[in-house]
Amino acid sequence: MKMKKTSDTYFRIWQTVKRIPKGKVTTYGEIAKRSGFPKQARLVGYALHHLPPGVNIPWHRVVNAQRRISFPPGNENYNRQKALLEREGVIIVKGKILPEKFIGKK
DNA sequence: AACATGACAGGTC
DNA sequence: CGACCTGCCATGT
Repeated sequence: MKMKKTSDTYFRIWQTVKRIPKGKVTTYGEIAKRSGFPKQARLVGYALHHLPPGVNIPWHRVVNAQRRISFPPGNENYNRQKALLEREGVIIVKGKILPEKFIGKK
């Protein structure tokens, strides 16, 4: 079966996101890098925006380089992601993810 | 084919 | 800490 509808680029990104350990978060840049696309963080964001239905992908474990949720505070998606993260034991103080739960630089 | 857009990153001021 | 600018790529019109 050749279901190549979606680009391999997104597929790879999704696979990478899938293997983020529970209780940890990482950045778009890291996902991009680990997927084989250094410096293409935007693609990760775009790929997640185009998430395939019916597939369980921990999109909530992906945040921006500033350790912040990439959604306007108060936004519905923001609250959803925050809830999912806290549910996994991730602590968020003043909108920032604690460094210990954060995978990436710094 | 050209142009605008986007769940970003990194650097400068 | 915030506002701006540049780089990078896939998508949609």
